[in-house]
Amino acid sequence: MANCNFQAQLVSIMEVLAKAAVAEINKRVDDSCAVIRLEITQSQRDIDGLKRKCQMMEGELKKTRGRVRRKAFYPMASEKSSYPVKIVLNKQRNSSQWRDEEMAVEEDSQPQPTDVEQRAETEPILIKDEETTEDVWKTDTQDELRITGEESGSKSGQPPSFEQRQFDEDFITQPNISPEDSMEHYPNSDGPEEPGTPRCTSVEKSKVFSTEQHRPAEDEDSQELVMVKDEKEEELDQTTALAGPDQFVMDETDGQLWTSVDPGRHTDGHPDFSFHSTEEYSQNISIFPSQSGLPSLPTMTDAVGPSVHSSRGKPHANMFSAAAHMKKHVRTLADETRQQMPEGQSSEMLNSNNDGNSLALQPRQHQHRASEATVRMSECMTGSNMATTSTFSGYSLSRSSFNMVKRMRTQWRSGGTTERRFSCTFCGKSFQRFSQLKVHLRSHTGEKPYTCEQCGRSFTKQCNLIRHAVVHSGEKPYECTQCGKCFTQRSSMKSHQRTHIGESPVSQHVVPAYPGDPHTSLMLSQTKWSK
DNA sequence: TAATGCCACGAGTGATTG
DNA sequence: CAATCACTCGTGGCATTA
Repeated sequence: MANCNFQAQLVSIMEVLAKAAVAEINKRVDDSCAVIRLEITQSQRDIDGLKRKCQMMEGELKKTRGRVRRKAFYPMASEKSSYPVKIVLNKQRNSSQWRDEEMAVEEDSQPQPTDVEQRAETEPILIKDEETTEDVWKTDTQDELRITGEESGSKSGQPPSFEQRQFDEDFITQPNISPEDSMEHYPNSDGPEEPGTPRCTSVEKSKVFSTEQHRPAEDEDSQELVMVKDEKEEELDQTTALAGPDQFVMDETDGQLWTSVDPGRHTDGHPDFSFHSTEEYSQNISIFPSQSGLPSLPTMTDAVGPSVHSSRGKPHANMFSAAAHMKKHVRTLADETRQQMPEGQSSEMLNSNNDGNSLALQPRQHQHRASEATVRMSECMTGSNMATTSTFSGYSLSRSSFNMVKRMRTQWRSGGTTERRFSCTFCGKSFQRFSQLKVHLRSHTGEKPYTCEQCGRSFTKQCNLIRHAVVHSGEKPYECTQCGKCFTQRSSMKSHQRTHIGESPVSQHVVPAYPGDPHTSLMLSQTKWSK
């Protein structure tokens, strides 16, 4: 009986407590609701005010647009003097100018536009909406594709994930734009000469995606894989002394320069890098026939510049601007070459003739091992005028050889202007930045810190993961301007566009500066057959 | 069966940012 | 100056086609 009484008391106490709790909860909910209601009504008032403001702005905007249009077509109209030809000229203006002008006027008259539709109507250029992007962070919680890393979630206030749905909507809700318009949407793209344009900006992507940076605990390890080169000047002196000012023609050696390294020469302390310096010196030797021959550089540059530029995949770029671009590099090179030599380039090339180091080769690097490529590479890089010298055999370059040339030139360009201090012990490649080396090392270690949460696939670089996301989203931001076909990557689109070019790539992309110019022809052949 | 075209990824490098 | 971003090229794999 006593037990029953105790239970009854317990039940009654529990009931009382439960009722009290419910009452407390109800009270708090009511309080919260009251606050929310208050906020809602306040927000409603704000919205009403904004609507009125928008209506006012709309009216002003219409007036302003009317003035701008008249002003744009008839700039002298205010002076009661019109030029009919002006109409034609303004038609030729690109619409971005139009819109810039409109926007400028709008900014003058309406510094705070609020009507989204109105903005979309009048400012189709503007797609980057910071607030919208931030809202993604604040509100989205589902379907996230997370970039994971060791520090995922460690940063407070910034969620490590993003909402895929919103990500898609950001793209989808952008106004449909014609290819011409798309150029204006992405003014930082390759410009009008670049057919096909992305519909989404990388800025948006990078904002939408988590920027959680995985920091692998490889720093200590990778430090062990790094050697900071500080023997340059000493070895430079040795090399220049050995070679002499006018003895850099490599034809006689046919690439043997790469294998002529004395393995024991640099072994004290850094046996793994015994070949690097000689390698890069050889390269510089081949680039600069003689140090005393620097006055001839402009000639060489004029020929080399566009070629090097084309190696970056813009064969249709303006040759002269490319030459100017390269002149800057080469001038710097001319100044710096006496003091320093670039580090560790073309390890593949070296390794192709150095079986002892072949262990460091990556599978793809093996693809460039053709000795012919090396020899022809030497020929290419030897002449003072790479494009027109009779020793230049660009016409007969095989595709792999061409790739070698491109890689070498690219490395020479970057390596010749700046010091490269960090070398990879796996492949000997050198980098300017330790971070670059760290990323590179991932290709050897297999570390892939960036993981797609949807499919679990991992990547060595964040941008590769971002690019991978389109596989899941189905987004194809690159559209062929000729057939409208869309592609996930610009390179795919470019490759596709070559199928349109097909018969006459010359007329489509490159107008030879000089008919019969081997360099231009080289560019063309590369454009056509690079795939 | 070879050729072709597209997809997707690895990786290098210049530019930008903090 | 290091880290990161953004862009690019080269490549392998797969599907389609002649």
